Amino acid sequence: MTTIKLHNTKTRKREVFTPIDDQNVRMYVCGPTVYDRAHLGNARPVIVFDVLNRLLRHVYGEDHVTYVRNFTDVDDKINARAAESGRTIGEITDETTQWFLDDMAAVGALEPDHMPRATAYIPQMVEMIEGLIAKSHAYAAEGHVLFAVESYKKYGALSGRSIDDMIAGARVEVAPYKRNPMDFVLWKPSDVATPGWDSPWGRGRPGWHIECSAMAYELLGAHFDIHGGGNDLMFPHHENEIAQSCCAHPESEFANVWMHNEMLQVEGKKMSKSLGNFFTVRDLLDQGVPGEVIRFVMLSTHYRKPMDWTEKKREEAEKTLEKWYFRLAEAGYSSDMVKMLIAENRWKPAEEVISALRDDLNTHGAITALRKLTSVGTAVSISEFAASLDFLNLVGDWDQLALKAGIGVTSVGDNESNSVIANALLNRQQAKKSKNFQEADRIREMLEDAGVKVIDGAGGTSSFELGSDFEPAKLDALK
RNA sequence: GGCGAGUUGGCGGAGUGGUUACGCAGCGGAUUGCAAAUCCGUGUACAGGAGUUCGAUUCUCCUACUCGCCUCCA
Repeated sequence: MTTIKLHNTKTRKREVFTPIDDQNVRMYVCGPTVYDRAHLGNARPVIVFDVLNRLLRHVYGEDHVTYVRNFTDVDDKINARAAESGRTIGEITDETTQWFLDDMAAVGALEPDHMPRATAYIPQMVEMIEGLIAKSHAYAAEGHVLFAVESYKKYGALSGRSIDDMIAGARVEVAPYKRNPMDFVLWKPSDVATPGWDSPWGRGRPGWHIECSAMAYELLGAHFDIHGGGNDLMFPHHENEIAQSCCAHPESEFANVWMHNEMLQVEGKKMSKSLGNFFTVRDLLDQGVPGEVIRFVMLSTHYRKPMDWTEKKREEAEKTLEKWYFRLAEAGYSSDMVKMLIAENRWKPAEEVISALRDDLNTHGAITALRKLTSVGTAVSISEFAASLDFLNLVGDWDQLALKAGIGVTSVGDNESNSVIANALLNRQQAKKSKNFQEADRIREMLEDAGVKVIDGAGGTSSFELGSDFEPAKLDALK
């Protein structure tokens, strides 16, 4: 039996993963609050758990995994954004949700099976809150409903804190209606200008945390396998989710395995607006950084280590992928060929790649395995290599391999540039033939200045590649 | 103050109780009119101290440093 090992935050150990029901492996990952473009850090958990999703499907079967990732579309940040922009909340959340889906698709993430929106689950949240009050785990006070942390003795177990410790360091909101300073809000009142729903406690809106508990329960049940998210959510978000869910459904244990990815940094520093190193996934894409490059860089660091996004890593990732695409292009890969190999049941990722991933999602190990496959270069390993790249979804378009490798102008579609370049190469070949190397080099330099790389092959032939810095206007000098 | 993660060769970054990845850069060589690309070769590093052990970079403890969370930022 193929085993997967995962590091469980709850036990702080790497454990053999055993599904509750191997016919339906269930995973919940905390999704974004939709009020703005996803920044690069938002992409990390999406990519990490996308790989886990793919691995689970590979091991347990495509139809035996249920992956849920929510959209939190009720939140005071959204309200603030609406107030300052004069737009409606619906406009903002709809637009941002679509942005998120587009950007995450660009970095190669499959859509989860369910992507519930919090506002569609308000009745379920109210019901859960009522249940918590009935069981004396929560209390209503001044239009608010609060969760009583002292009513759940395991509160703090996930993040390794005790209630007393936390109060000692107290940076919690002190409110007169709280019985304990750590008590957190399940429901809060809304004024006329703020979105609200009728409830037993008056018109109001849910607090943070409860939406995940309610949606996870609705879609995955009281007890499921994996719950994931960034480690900044460990406390208080996940701690509070556990408290709510376990108290609302005391017969269950909520999630068996908790997984947290480490944070992202940029050039060694925390990404922040004040440091000026803050950017979104869309910013990178717009700068011409391909989604596969972003994905590759993300996968090159283990998810439980801080991931440092640097210009150098971006460049190295680009180079490596170009090399790989070149190999695939050389071997004649295309979407038709992939279809054929799938039909012939010859589309299998390499065992070394899968076994690296089975070991707590060692994506870096998987990349190392890929490198080894390319260096061997036999017919067998190239197909395994290709299938492995596909498994990790590091190839965006199988019909654009040559182009992505920086070769093959023909697919760029600018015939005028092509003919100018071809003419220049012809002139250069003649210069080479007559031993006029000075002229030959001059032509090459001009081409390279325009972002066209010239490659001399055997037998006096020349080919060329268009670099990312290709500027057609500079070709005019060659006409 | 509390909690957690980490500290590996020039850089990035895995991993392991003994055989010491991999990538980039560097160096040497092959090839090439020159480049580029490619190929071959080349690097005993695991923060400091103590302990466990036949043996620790890998286990335990201590120290130093870095980073993150505790401010509804993944």
